[in-house]
Amino acid sequence: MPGLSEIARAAGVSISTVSRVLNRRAGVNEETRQRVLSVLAEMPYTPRGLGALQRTGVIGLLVPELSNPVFPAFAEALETRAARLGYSSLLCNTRSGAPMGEEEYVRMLLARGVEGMVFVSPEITNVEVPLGQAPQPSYYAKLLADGVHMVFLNGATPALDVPDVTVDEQLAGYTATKHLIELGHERIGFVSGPARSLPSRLKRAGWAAALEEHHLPAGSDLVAHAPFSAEGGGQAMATLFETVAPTAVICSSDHMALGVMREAHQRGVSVPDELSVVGFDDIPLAAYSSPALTTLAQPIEEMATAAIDELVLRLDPDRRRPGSDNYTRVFRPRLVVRESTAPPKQDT
Amino acid sequence: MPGLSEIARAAGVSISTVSRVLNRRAGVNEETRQRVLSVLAEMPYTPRGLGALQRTGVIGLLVPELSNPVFPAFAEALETRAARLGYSSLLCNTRSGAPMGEEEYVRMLLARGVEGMVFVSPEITNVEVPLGQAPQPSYYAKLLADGVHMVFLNGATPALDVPDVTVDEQLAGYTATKHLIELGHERIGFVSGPARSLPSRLKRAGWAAALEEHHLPAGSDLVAHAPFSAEGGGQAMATLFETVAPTAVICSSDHMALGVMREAHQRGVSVPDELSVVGFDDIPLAAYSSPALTTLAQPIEEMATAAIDELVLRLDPDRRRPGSDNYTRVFRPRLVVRESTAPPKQDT
DNA sequence: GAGGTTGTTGCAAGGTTTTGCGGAATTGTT
DNA sequence: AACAATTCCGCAAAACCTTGCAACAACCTC
Repeated sequence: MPGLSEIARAAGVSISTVSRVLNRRAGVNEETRQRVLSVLAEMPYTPRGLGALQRTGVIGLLVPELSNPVFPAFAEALETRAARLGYSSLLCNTRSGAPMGEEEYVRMLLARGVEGMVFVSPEITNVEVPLGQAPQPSYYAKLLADGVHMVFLNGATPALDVPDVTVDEQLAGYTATKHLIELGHERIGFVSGPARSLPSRLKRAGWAAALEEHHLPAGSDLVAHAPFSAEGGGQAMATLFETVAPTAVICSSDHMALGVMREAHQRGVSVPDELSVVGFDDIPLAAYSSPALTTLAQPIEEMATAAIDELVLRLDPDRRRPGSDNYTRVFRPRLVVRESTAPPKQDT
Repeated sequence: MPGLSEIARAAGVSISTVSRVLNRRAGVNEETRQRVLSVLAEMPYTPRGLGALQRTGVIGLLVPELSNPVFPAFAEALETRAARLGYSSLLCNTRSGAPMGEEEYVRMLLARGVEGMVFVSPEITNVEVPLGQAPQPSYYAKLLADGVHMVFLNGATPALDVPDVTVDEQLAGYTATKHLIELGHERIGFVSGPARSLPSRLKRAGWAAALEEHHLPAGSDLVAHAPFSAEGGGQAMATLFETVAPTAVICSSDHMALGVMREAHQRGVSVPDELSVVGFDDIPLAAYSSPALTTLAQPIEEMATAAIDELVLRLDPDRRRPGSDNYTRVFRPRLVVRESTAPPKQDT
């Protein structure tokens, strides 16, 4: 919407100068250049050629990382659905290199003429982002005000009027724990992601609810926090082994669960005989570990489809339906029992 | 360089019509639209606003798929290195949806103002692409002629003057096979990717060379082709079990190797006691399977660094060094021995 | 078969961005 | 302190893209 003139006025220079800065032509003082650039960062400018070219048929997909295979799996499902609807996708790894945060990536995408975007497990999910690099709560709000179309996948926030698609994390935690309780376990640990991660908190709530329902302990000594990674899972499990030695654990992700199983293997603890493990996500490789991982499946395809469909609905003025904002869809996780869970050995 | 008017003249329509096509406005006949689009494909048009904005600081990364974890791993390494040099990356999954091939993706990226790109295992690697959707050999040549900066990663072709970074696939096949021979195996199979894949062919050559060196059989009955996936690996292994029943196999990728191990597990064949398995790539999860996978590591970080550095060198006129085209770097794969290989049981 | 309707295209006006040029400000030199 | 050189910026003209409008053609309807 804003043209060069807006930028120029805000920066206190002439249109010509802004144009020169944008085209990296010589003859602009460094100080002036910086001033213009900072204004440019505030009010995202897309060159008219592209800005007016509204229907680029390109959407952005923002994922927090690529090492946990859920994210590639989500990305692929999202891309496939988008392609079917005639959109091509640009994938961005928001934690790729330290220097570039989610926010800058979004600005870049906007400048590249992206029509809308899907945030997978966005920053906003982190209850307290470390100080300094915190995207202000206003950041997404600003985007929203700018008329950027977006959808959250597994990272809703009630404060914002953005459509979102999620799994019921709490139900997932509850179901996993219940499964273990029914097998006869009584000391059930939780290998959790970082404490600031909202999904991990929700899972913990479900875990605690199931345990309390059966009058089993749900103290914080049964919970070990670690980064989301296989290594993290291994470390957290190491802690639990040393302290409470649970007979079963649930994990924040399959990726962490793999680390847990490796740690058990290295300690000579047999899975599932001596330790039952439940993962989350049902990544494609979960069936290929040995023992094959019992896990709670996110319906990745369905969720991806729902997210893309909702986004496209908002993109395409023809298909836009009347005032159905505040769209939220919650999917139920599905328990997939494989080989990594079994009743506890009775010699406990 | 060419403006709308050029395109219009070439397509035999007015400027207005071209503008309408570009903006996907209604009111253009489908036939006319196609004509304009085909002209547009010939002379890639970048809207003035972006074409002039030459230094966008964005590069494109094209990977063939995301389900095999090597590709996310490469993508992450490439992104990290690019970010360190001040470039942000756009990742594209070229097989995401059927409708969009590698070529269209490249055009799209170019139109989005990408400065250069890295092709990971590009289409060109396929010796004979299925008829019809074949990117003409001239396709990359055309890009090259248009002055697009690119680098091939694991997919060189001597016909083109494009820098490339690869692992020595043949050496990988040789080393893996040699390792198994030294353990005492004599009937060594090869679970290969599709026959048209050049890397698989090279690995096979290395495999055959090692076997022949020790006067061991290397017939085509020991080779089973299947798609690059865990399922594919399982199927290929099933075939081998039924026919030659090897005591060891090497695989085209770790991903396939996981499928092989699963198939063995399901048949009650113990790895490594009754079947030794060697993978390729050393994906991050290779250490987390059980038994942990013996594999040939691609030095992913180093290769990614080399590829990005070479690309950036060509992008940045200041750093460009004199006439050092035809750059090629070959990395040696590294044997990582874990738990999936052992001497054959002597009851054979 | 005439008139109306719908769809497609070019023209020209209007708005936005680029760029050549001149003037002002700053710096260095004598 | 004055002059010259350089750098930097705004003005205005030119180039470019978008869009309303009208013309034309094809098709349908009566």
